[in-house]
Amino acid sequence: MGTKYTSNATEEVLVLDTLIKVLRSAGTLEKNVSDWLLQHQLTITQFGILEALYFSGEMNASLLAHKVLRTCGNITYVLDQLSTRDLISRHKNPEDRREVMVRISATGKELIQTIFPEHAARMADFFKVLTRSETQKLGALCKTLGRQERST
Amino acid sequence: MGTKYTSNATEEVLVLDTLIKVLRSAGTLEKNVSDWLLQHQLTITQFGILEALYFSGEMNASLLAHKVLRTCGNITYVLDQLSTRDLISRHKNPEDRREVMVRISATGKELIQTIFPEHAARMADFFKVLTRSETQKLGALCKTLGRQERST
DNA sequence: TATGTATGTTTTAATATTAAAGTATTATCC
DNA sequence: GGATAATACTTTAATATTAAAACATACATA
Repeated sequence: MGTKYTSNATEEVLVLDTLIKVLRSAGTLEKNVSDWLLQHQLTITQFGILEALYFSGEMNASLLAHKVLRTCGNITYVLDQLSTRDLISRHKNPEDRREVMVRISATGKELIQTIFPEHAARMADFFKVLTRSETQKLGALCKTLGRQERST
Repeated sequence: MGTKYTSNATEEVLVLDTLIKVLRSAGTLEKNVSDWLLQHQLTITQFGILEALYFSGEMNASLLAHKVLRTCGNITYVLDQLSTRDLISRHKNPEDRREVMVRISATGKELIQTIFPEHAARMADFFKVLTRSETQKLGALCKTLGRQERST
């Protein structure tokens, strides 16, 4: 009894400290990937979309937006670009004509197949500072933490 | 013996899976903070800069750029905005006149003092899905992972 | 001490992203 | 079954961010 309303000051210090570390490690990773993607003329958002479509198959724009953490408006813009390069195609869903189903093209598949192995190798290299079990632990913790969607 | 050159295929699967979880959790966190900061007319970059200056004191623009993972050009732009709102001030470093030292103003301090407690409380709430030791573990793992700067 | 090179910041032009409003389609429900 | 609300996407206008070039200062060294 009495522990329910203890001051959470040290708790907050720990959390804020951890917050920064999470954001920084993710930021460093993103920067690493983005810089590397430059040579393939892809942004990380474009890459994320192609990746999602390649590995999870056709899906609608909203789901893509959710997967890559961008707004629907941005997805429309990015899909336009990918479309121009013939990396994806759009189709109205006949079941629900509000939905735009997005599909990776043959060209898009080729691109992913070409660059993905290097991406995987680079990331494996990046994660070499962690052991296998540390990597698993990190994934599990991030999964738990990230499971919460927007609060506002 | 023989374990040194095993295929790293499963290794890569684990890493890529973890990569996505790290990026997603950080992205969700950033979105949460950004959305909340809207009401104070601050971007997460502006907030990060004020935070750094408030807690670590005066520093030059390059270091700020490094702290918030943005380019120097972007920092110049953001400092202009913070300056317009009188939240920071710039001073040439007399020791090395190339450097621009940035200092948080009284108004800036007030702003941080006003909003930071809510930020801390919101983040503590966000991290409630993790125990204290899990949070510590997450921080340690991210710190190790993030210690690697750009490879290219 | 002149000169080339490195460092720190700003400028510029282009692109990425967003919030908000608009459009089209589907679902709800009196 | 027609009004109303909800959903999916696009458009628009504004802002954020970047890469690259330009600029300013300091450092090295011949």
